[in-house]
Amino acid sequence: MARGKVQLKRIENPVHRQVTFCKRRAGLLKKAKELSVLCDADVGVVIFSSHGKLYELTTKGTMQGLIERYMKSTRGAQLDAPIETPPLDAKEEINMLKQEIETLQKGLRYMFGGGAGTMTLDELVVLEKHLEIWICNIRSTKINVMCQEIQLLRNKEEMLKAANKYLQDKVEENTGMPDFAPITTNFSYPLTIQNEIFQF
Amino acid sequence: MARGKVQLKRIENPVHRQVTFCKRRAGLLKKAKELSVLCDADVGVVIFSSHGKLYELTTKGTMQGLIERYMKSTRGAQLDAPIETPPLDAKEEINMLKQEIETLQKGLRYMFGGGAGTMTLDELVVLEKHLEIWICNIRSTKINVMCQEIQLLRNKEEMLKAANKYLQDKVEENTGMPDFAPITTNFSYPLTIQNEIFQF
DNA sequence: AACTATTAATAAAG
DNA sequence: TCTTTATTAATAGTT
Repeated sequence: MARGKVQLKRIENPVHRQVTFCKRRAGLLKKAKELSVLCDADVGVVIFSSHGKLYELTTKGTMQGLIERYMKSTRGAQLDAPIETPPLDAKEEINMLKQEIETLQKGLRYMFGGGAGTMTLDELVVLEKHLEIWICNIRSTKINVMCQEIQLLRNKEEMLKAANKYLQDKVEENTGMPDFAPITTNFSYPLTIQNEIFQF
Repeated sequence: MARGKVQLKRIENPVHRQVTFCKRRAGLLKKAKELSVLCDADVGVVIFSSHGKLYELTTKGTMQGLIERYMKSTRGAQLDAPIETPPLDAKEEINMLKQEIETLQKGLRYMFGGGAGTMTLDELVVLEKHLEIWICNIRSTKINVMCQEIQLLRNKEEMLKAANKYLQDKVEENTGMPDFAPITTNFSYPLTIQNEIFQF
């Protein structure tokens, strides 16, 4: 590509060959990365120099991961290869789960009337609004749940107070005189929240 | 490398992306072959398209052989690293993903049920957090889409202005005098947003 | 390593 | 998908 056409054969001059190797290796890896980014592809490149030095690139994840994916893709054609890497099961499960999440998210998106994958600006705006409404609903529900729990705790408190009173009376009856350190829950809790705050 | 500089980011138009994928894939494999021949190197390339289709090249022997050589070359570097405890990480990741699925499923049920309170307080809190993250992502995407659209409109404006200028010149040429009410887009739009705001 | 003349790759269009 | 064409990108040879 420069200063004269190049013959497609081994460069005999070792210095020249080494220089070209460096330049073209960089070029190849750059191209691989570009392909990956532009076209949303996963690319792996392995280069062994003539001296056996290894150069590599994977555009996503590790070379190990890519090799495993490669193995899976070619498994059908390689019946005689009994290569079964042990962590494959776990990886498979993870991928399945990720897929499921993807599906669920897609389902949610569909539910909101949004389209799949690439969403337009309008769709994004709608989805955002829906999610905001959803969050509001959740917050409201959350508050309700909290109110219920608070009410439950107050009821419990009442019951305990009653039980306490009953037991105290029993003690007085038996001893003929009031216990001088009665147990009570009638403290003034500074953090107690009034019911009214939650009524809406 | 042709008819306009290319931005190093995913091509959104699927047709365009597919065409570019074909071309650049061919280009990459060609480059790999050339590097191999010219510099006496062994090169392997694996490409998974966005649809999961596999494309591969090995310049010498089989991909299996190259992978084995790769494994041998990288084995040394893996000895000092205690193999990263793959079963533990994987299990953890699986559990996290399962949890997320649980949350999403509950969220769906919640929505379909019109907010029926089958979720616990903790679950609601988690779901709320997830939705907030989701909204953040949507807002980010929205901004990107808006930037793209703004750029598109600006380009259109430039083109129209150029066309307008050209036509106006033509009119002047023909009438021998300037049109006294030229159409122009050089209004001062009060809502015009400066580019800088969106550069991030 | 930097430069530059040239070829090669390829984006857009047909 | 193939071809053509205009333009950019890569790089061979040189310094």
